[in-house]
Amino acid sequence: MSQSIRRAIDLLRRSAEHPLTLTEAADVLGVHKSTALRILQTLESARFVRRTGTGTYVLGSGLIELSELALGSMDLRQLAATQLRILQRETGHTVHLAQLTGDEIIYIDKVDSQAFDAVKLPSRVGRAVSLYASAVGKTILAYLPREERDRLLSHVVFERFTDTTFADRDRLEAELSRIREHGWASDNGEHDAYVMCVAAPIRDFRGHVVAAISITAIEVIASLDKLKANLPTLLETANQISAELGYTSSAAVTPAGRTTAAAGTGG
Amino acid sequence: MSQSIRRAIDLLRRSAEHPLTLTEAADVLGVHKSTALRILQTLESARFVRRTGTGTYVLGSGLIELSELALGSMDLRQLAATQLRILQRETGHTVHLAQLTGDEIIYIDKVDSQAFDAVKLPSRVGRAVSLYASAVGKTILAYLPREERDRLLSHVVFERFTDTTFADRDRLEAELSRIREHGWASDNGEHDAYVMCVAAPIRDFRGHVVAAISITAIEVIASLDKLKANLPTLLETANQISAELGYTSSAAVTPAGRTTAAAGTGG
DNA sequence: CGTCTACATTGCATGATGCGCAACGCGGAC
DNA sequence: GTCCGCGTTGCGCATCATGCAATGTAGACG
Repeated sequence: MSQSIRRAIDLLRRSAEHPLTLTEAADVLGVHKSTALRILQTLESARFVRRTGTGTYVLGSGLIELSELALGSMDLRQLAATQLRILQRETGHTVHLAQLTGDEIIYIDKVDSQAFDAVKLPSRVGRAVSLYASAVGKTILAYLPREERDRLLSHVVFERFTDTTFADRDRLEAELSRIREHGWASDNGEHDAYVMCVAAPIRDFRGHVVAAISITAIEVIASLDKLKANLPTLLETANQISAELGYTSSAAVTPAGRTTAAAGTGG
Repeated sequence: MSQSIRRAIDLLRRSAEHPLTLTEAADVLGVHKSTALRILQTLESARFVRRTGTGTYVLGSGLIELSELALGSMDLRQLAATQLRILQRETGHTVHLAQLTGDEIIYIDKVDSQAFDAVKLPSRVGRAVSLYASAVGKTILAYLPREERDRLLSHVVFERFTDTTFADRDRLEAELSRIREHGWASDNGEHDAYVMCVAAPIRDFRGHVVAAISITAIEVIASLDKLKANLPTLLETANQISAELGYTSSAAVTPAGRTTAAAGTGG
């Protein structure tokens, strides 16, 4: 593990939070100022950080560009963008799109509500979602093959964030089978007591659930019951996005009956 | 300039373009595989890259999260977000917001048109805009103080991208004064022959132009004249955003007459 | 107006750190 | 079953990043 790279990353993290002076940067790393300077100069040459007029360092456009490139290559995001925005307009609430990538589920898009609650939501594009204490997380978990779910949850230490958190594996599994019965999930303030969600799964052409969309509001704006009133719209949107991914409803019920793709893994 | 950090950045750039295998990574840097491995492992531990199922490396969520954090802290983006989306809906074309940050002008937001041309546009959030061959770039340049403009253009080597490019300083200055007269700028395929834009300036509370918005289309969708038909809407949106930044029209015409802020730099 | 302090920057000698090498492990192809 | 390409590990060496001390710079204060 390269020391200087790790230090560079630390500085990026810090400078994302607030502008860093050189002395601060050196203190944060516990190194000499000249060392911090050299790291920052290297980052600056790649436009990963930028010097402000006052001499402090902030995140630069090079990093932002890189990130947009990565997000842009996520097909699902492109494909769902319009639908998400329509859903936001129709429901009036904040809309999220979360995707399973590797060992984690991350938000890959977010359409803010015009209401004042938008800023209060802790979600952010690129951030990992709690697997077991969020509507999108539970939705994706619910439809994953058992072994895959085991793999994702193996590293997880359950934590009871609020009264309603499903904070152990058994209770979570019960919730997940309930989700499979209904075809949607809710989040009754399970991570943050005042944040309510309902979510629905997105399926790819094989019928596998690869993502989920949700609508979210803080409780003072809309109770969970009020959000549930939007379920038909939410489910319809999810189905439309699934359809664009090549999903046909027949694929789910009778996976063996697919015309193309031999496969058979599902058997 | 730290060698390993520079190498790490190179790998990030490459992995943003397409998934990297370890051997590729080593070849790209011209180093031994073990060296490349160590760098990638360090990046992976910060979730800047992620290993796919096939063992290749792609950009990770850690980087995306950082970038969103930086973008989120840009007040202007927050403030203008709603207006931009309304403008997109009303005009039907792709809308950009570009801001002067440091020595460059970068796109800080983009609202894609629903039309099929969206994907063909080369613009991307975080990317630097050509100063002299784009409507937003020229708009901001036009209203910058002379010395500031000199500073920005001092590093620039003019290049004639297309027939219509203003490819030397004199012709550019003439164009800029035309922009100041009209109060808006156009881009008649000056960077990419088939891309048309019109742009308008955004002013802060002091009356300084700090950003610009534009509407864009490829020529087969809308000619430059058709875009110009949207100028009233564009200018109105720009003014509304300026107003949210605290700009009052009196500030521009009689900068000395401001009630607050002693200043006097303009005198 | 001069001094002081706090901060950024440069050059250089030192050794910790990142490096290439070679050996090993592994899985897929033929 | 053997071969080949790829990823991984351990290790000794030299390089490259480091800390130090000196210098430069700008604002604060008397």
